[in-house]
Amino acid sequence: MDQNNDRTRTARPSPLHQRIRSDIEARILSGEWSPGYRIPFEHQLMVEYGCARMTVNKALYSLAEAGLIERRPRAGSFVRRPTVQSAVLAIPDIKAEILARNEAYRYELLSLRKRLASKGDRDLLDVPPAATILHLRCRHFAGPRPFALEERRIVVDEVPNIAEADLRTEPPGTWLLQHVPWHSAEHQISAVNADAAVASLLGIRIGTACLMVDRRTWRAGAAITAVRTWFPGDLQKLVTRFAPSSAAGAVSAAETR
Amino acid sequence: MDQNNDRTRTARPSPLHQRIRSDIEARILSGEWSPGYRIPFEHQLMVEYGCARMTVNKALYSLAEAGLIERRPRAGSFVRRPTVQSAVLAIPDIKAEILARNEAYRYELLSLRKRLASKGDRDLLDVPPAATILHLRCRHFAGPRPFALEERRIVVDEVPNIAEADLRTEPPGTWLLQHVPWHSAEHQISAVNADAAVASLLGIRIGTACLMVDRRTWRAGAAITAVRTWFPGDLQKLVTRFAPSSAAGAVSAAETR
DNA sequence: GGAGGGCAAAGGTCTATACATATCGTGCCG
DNA sequence: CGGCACGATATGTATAGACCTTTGCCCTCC
Repeated sequence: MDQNNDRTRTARPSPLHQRIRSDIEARILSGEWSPGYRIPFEHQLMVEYGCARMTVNKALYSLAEAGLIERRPRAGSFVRRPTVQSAVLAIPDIKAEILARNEAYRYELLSLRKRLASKGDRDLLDVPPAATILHLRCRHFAGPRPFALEERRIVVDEVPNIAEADLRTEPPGTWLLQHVPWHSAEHQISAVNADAAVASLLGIRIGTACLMVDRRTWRAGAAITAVRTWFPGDLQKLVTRFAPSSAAGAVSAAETR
Repeated sequence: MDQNNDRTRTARPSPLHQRIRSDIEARILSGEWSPGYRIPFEHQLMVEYGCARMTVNKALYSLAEAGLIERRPRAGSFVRRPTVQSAVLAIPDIKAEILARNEAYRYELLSLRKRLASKGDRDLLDVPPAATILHLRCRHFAGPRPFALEERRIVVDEVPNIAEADLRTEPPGTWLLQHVPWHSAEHQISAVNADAAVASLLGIRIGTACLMVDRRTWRAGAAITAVRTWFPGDLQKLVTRFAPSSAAGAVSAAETR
């Protein structure tokens, strides 16, 4: 019909399946098609856009993956009701983050011990008693100010070549991110008052609110590392933007301890 | 070849493109194929699985969307290096969340005003001076204890039928979630010390660390509502699990104020 | 009037094919 | 010897058709 259908001519006509997808998405997001609305059948859309069913299918499949619609054989595709406010949260490597802000980064190792897994380690990381744990604490500075305090346990058996890392000069998170390729993680974010030790190390007053992030990381089912990080509350904000187009269905939950 | 290829016989043979996808994903996650590795060409996989290229393409397209691989014409598909620790965070409706934990939920409206947008409102919500704002504060109780304190602005012009909601008995978040179908949002999570007002309303001591969540919500580019919620630090934890299979590429960032 | 069977419409998956597009090497030409 | 043009190759997108499963709903039978 229009020139967008003529792929040989226009500059970058943006894939048809993507155009279909965003057309429908726009109508859902604007509220024109509200939850429960049955969107046109694949066959109807295929006629409307003058394309093959596979193309329409790709668009709808993608919308279903994003959680905007629900597809039911024989019945059709329906606009879903949003359930929870979900958001994709990025918790980047601290070193990279500070450098990205054009601030001077400095790293300081406070303590480092290698030992057999304690009871606490086993509960936290689900490792056998014979596992070797590298336990360390360190600080990250942005310019002159302490930016974060970190306490970390690393399961040496899962990451044997950690021995090659010089943890006196290189942050363990950065090293792990670069040398342990892919993993799944669990985060817990909470607010705590700084106790004497934390306050002194972060250069803040006792009782100052801190953002505390606990992260556990697994690869192929085996725990690699557990880390607890404290940020002075006024220094760090976790920011996140969410649009249904980009994020997938959430598999998470909020809990109280 | 095997019975999985014979779709007419087996119980639920799981789509072929999905099997291909998880085969490859497993090899990436296990580290067998580490970052930079060039995975087999579509043509090779198509021979290996004895299927059409479109089927392989669907699997690889999906892996690329999830951010596990990067595809380059002529060059091939490569395992990506993970960049940031991203996580899908769910921030559910407070009422639903408390009820889901089998605790008694109670809602209390503290104040409610309707007025023209102030300078602060305009900066926050990007609305014209003539916009009408509903400004309210309320508390959420889990059992006998205050669970959260909420301060909210609603752009009445965008949600005219908010007038139908009885905000003296119904939490505005719950109402909005049910009546304003789809939207995008921005979250900021930080830790603050409770000031006198917050502490008194949450029944905690002044200075107690609180998790503060700021959320702004848009629909079709127009701001709907902005809300700031305080949780006593020991009552609320944001928990999130992340596996590369489920989450999409993050579009977020961490910032300092 | 209710229960069950069967039909057909809709999505789910896959094939075989086609052409577009991006880019890496190679080889030609200045 | 260096730079540029071109072709080979891998991905990107789309088509038209096929067959399957699922399931809403009608129609029949009890």
